[in-house]
Amino acid sequence: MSPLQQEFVLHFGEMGSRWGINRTVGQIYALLFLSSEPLNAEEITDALGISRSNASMGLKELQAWQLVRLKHRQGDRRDYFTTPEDLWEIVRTLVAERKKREIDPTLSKLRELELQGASGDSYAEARIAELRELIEMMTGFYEEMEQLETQRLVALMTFGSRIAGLIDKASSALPSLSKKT
Amino acid sequence: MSPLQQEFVLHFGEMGSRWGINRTVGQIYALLFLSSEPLNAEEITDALGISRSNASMGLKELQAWQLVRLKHRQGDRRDYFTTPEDLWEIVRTLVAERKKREIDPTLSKLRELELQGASGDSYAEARIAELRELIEMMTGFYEEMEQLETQRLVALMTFGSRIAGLIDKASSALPSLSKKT
DNA sequence: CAATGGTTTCAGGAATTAATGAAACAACCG
DNA sequence: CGGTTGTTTCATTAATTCCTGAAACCATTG
Repeated sequence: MSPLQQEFVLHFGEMGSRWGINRTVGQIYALLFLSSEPLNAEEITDALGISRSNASMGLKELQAWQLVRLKHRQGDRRDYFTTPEDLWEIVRTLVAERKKREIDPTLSKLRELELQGASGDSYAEARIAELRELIEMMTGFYEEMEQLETQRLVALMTFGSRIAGLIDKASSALPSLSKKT
Repeated sequence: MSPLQQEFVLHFGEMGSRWGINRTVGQIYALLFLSSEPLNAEEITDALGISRSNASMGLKELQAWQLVRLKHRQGDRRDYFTTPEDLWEIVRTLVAERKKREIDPTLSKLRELELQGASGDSYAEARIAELRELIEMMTGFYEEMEQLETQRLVALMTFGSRIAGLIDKASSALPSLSKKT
């Protein structure tokens, strides 16, 4: 590994714990991310100085996250791994997976709690309902954004807060969203 | 604790590890979230069946996250804790803190790596630059959204993907964003 | 200033999570 | 087949993170 790769890989390893993955998984991902060519498990093992089985586990987890892609070479039956070329695809995957792991279970739980009906604690009930509504609003918005082509997403982001003006104009027609409500 | 609170608290405890906090911190937060009145450390300790020092640590961490708020009662020098009433404020804090912990350090590292100059690995250099640009675009967008009043944010979210049309129209004037590029 | 009520720190133990090497497994090929 | 090459599983060990009780600390007040 070049010093550049080295430093990047170590950084991802350290950040791993904050991102909810372990050091090895972070390092494997970083290594693949910077490799122009797909790598096989042995190459990863050697580059990172980790055990073969640890690499295997890490790759399995990255596959569960859908963050790596499997390739095969002609006349070589080893698995080769890469990350998608397109960074936007990576972002989409990351966001989708984190939502699935960090938000969806809680949304289900909140709905379940609401279905259980009166508890005698109306403050708690109200707070739970409010939280559920907020999460629904945000996930609903996310699901719509997810559908947009990358190009439009980029346009939207580049547009920044000028978007507010657009919305103001467009929604002034809809009384439900106007200031007075 | 009512059964409702109990279940909510346990859920937050379990989710804690996925959210990058520990079980106790998740439980304390959940408890405060559902309490109409501020609670002091002892009440928390009792409700959750944890040690006094564990509660103290947890509260300290929640304060570092800016997720709890300190209150005082007349003639009582104990600290009382609450979560903000306004859920949007909570969301803003959460997003800001996660960005600070999970993204900013990496953005700095990427910039640092780029400054180090030629490494002989032009693929890696290109990928790092591309990643840095993407993160800058997203954090730039975030910083603009952060400035919007809640009301406008809600309008934007409610507007959903109809936003794409608005952007298309508005940006068709800017050649740099139009399809042809 | 000593007693009280409260909070924080810290070292050690408990629990959880990560990494390893060995063994089992699987697919291919001569 | 049986040997070769590659992958996965699993029990064990290592490392990390969490939690506790005891002690230190700090501010207030009688």
